[in-house]
Amino acid sequence: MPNKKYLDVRCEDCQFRRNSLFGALCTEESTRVSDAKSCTVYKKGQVLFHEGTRPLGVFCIYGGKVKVYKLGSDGKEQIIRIARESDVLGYKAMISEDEYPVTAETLEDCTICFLPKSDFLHLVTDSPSFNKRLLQSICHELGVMSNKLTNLAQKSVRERFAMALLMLKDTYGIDGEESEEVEINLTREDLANIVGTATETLIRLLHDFKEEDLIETRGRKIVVKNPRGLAKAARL
Amino acid sequence: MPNKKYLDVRCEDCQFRRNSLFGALCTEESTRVSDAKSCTVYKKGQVLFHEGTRPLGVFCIYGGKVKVYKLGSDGKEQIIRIARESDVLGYKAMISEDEYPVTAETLEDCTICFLPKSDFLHLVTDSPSFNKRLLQSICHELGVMSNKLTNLAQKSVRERFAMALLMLKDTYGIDGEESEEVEINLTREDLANIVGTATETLIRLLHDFKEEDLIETRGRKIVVKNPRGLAKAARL
DNA sequence: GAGGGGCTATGACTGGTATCAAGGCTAAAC
DNA sequence: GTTTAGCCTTGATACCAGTCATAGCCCCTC
Repeated sequence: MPNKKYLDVRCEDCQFRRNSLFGALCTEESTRVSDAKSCTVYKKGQVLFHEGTRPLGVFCIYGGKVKVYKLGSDGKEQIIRIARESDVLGYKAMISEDEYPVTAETLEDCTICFLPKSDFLHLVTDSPSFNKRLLQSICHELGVMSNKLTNLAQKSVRERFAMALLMLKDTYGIDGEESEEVEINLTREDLANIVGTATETLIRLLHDFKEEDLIETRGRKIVVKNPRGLAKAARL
Repeated sequence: MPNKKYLDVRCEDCQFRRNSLFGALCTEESTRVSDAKSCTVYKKGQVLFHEGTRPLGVFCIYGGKVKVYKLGSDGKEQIIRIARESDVLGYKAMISEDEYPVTAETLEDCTICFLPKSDFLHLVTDSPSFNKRLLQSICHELGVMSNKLTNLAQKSVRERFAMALLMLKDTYGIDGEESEEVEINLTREDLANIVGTATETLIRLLHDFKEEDLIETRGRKIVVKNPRGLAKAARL
């Protein structure tokens, strides 16, 4: 109810549109998407889609953070990314006609638009500019993945944690603005599942970084105080 | 000189075409690609493209194996994949207009076709069926990457090595044929760089797997004797 | 066939991380 | 105001895996 106003936002007026995949749409296409989409408020902890299910459409985040993770054989979550405003989720498996390889779950109350499968796919085939944007974005993402893979394989937990903090600083910061003080709001367990380590190990590193004046904690929240120091700790 | 005959193979007659990305081309498109491409024999250890350089075209493997790796901050290679006959390399960075995030290097003498950038990009924009095939392939690949990431983060070296052996069995086997006895021909160091571990550790595991009758070694070559046992060791 | 270089193998040692076990804090519920 | 549940934190311990050092092996060259 308090968020009801969001439900009326149309893509054409959406402040995030040009940053998102849908930035490549012309006015007419944007209007059609807007007519086809629906917008919903999700509670913290709700699942947008489940690993192993078939895609029915795509999700575009208007407000809030979403964790995208994969379950390992022993049930442990490996967080692949933290998605934020303007991010579009759930289209890759749709295009490749696979089951979802990952699960998407809200980390806080979220406002998220849903565009049905057929509308999205028509966009892919009928809008050359959208098609190009999509292709470029995905290809770029694959390069980023090679990087992540290499870091995970070769860097220590400490280094990976430093990297994760820098990444999260961006995710939790306001787009475009630098210097702003950013509070990262995640459970220790989620943090550990990003870095790929045990919760206890992560907490000990948190302690170390605090002593080294790289970060500051406010309750569960973490503030990056010294990004350059973190970059050094990550050997970047 | 002994391989000269390959140089004359045209895409239309290439036995790998329908398996490759180019399988989506119609006869006329295929002919145009064939006219534009050139075919070269590479010696073992030659580099097709270097991390950090700009793509000039795409490579399509007609014969031989190619390792695709990324260098970590301390210079250690992380092997992202082993490419084989019918695989197409080097197009993703081209599409996303990035520098190559990885290096591609032949593992043995190879026969490889090269298609210049502009010809490939025209295909992407002008052939809807090719465009679709490409998009699907890349989207699928990203799902596979999430999987790799999770395994790397959560599985032990022993489990990862078992998985790598199963994967390599496919890469070194003949497409479609099962049961065939497959020899994996890689240095211990390359194996370690696939698994993400130290060479010594890998050799010790090799020893263990041999004792457990999961594999057999012939000189440097490795033969998978018991795939189901390996799958169990990998907790798949 | 002697030498050398690169790859393979093994042993000893170390250290980074995971695991197990308590205990503490916070915030919401009763 | 007490209780409870869910996180967070800390300590002790074990072990997996990396590093260093050394030696064997194979193949190629001279």
